Amino acid sequence: MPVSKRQLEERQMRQDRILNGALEVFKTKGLEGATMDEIAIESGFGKATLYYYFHSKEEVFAAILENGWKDLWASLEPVIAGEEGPRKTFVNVLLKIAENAKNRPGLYEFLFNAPKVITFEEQPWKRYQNRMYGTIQGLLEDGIKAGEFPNINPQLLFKAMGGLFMGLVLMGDRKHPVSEKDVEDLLNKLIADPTQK
Amino acid sequence: MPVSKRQLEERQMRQDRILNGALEVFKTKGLEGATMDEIAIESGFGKATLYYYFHSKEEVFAAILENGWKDLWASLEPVIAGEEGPRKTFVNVLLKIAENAKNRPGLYEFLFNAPKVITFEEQPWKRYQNRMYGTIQGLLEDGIKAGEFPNINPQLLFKAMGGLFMGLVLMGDRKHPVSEKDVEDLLNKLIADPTQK
DNA sequence: TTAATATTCGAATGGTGAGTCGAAAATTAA
DNA sequence: TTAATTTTCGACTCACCATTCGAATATTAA
Repeated sequence: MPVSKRQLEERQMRQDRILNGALEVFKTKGLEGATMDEIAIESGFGKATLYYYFHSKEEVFAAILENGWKDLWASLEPVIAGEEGPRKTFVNVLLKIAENAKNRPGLYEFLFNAPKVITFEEQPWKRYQNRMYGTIQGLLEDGIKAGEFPNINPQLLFKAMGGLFMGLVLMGDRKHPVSEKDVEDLLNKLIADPTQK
Repeated sequence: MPVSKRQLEERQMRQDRILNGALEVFKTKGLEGATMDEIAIESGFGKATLYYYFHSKEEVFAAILENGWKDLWASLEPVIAGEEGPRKTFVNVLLKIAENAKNRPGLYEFLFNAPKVITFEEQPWKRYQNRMYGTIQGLLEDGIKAGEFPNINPQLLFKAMGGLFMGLVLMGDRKHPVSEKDVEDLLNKLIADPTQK
């Protein structure tokens, strides 16, 4: 194992390089369809080298998800900690996710779709995912209670918003990406704020 | 090849049986992860028999999508041909899809998610899919023009509604399935009809 | 009943791809 | 410079799986 800080960093960068290549391949081929040979070519290493950095194909796959969700959650924390009301916070959270997604569309498409395919138990990234969903769900509940949203069963509203947002931000059209403003406008137009009116 | 009508029908039923078994397997394992052995066991035939009815695993996979989209489209046609206004028709189309999905949740989850993974060109089922999406898009455009929807870029509204609906109907909780009424209420609450007011 | 046809399937075949090995090259430390 | 130590990778193994074979069984037709 490496010693100096630089060595550690370079090692990290090589891992990231592999992960990026792997993402490309997983995105189009899926977990089973992707081959380590392809990932090796895509990331510019020999196949055996991949195994120097990761134990298995599954580990590579999981690492992408783990990093992705962790970073996403980290970026959301300050937004959530902010002292705004539930409605505002809710919108801000979605906007922050959209911002992330805009920077790395491939990654986020993957983050939000891959889980469906996987059934492994106990994936560490699930913790972040659950935390995020839980938070959003909570914001909706609070917001409805506070009368800041239309009075809808929170469960339903959560599903609807989740889908809506996914559709908006991820079902893209590289050509016509959805701007933050679009997202904000649409949210406000669709979920009219009863207290404003 | 069979001769009598009964023979033809029985053959058809056996194919369907295989397709149903295959769906179970594909749903959890994906195209690559699924094995013909599993499909054979699941559907109650010997593996070699599968090849008597289909040429390849891909063909089985494609047949599920083809049948699914074709049937869905067939069930939508009368709704679309109906003489209601765009807004009403739009809602009816979504409700009809929801109805279908409720009857065969596994199939519809598959129909709407599998395509992402597949990149084959020229799949016949894509024709049905495109026709459906095109129609819905058209309804939204007409509806906006007629002032029956909030004035939003139709592209955006389409994405949003597509996602919302998918979230509602497919991201389920077997335990708390979303009722048609829920869907209808929600649609009406979120996309307020400006002409009603 | 017998011949033709349709259906079924277990056992081979062949290719593919995950993961390993052992040796080389590159880098760091002494 | 030399001796570790780290990194790289082509070639190999081996299990798995789609697909095919060839023979058996069942059904229909004469």
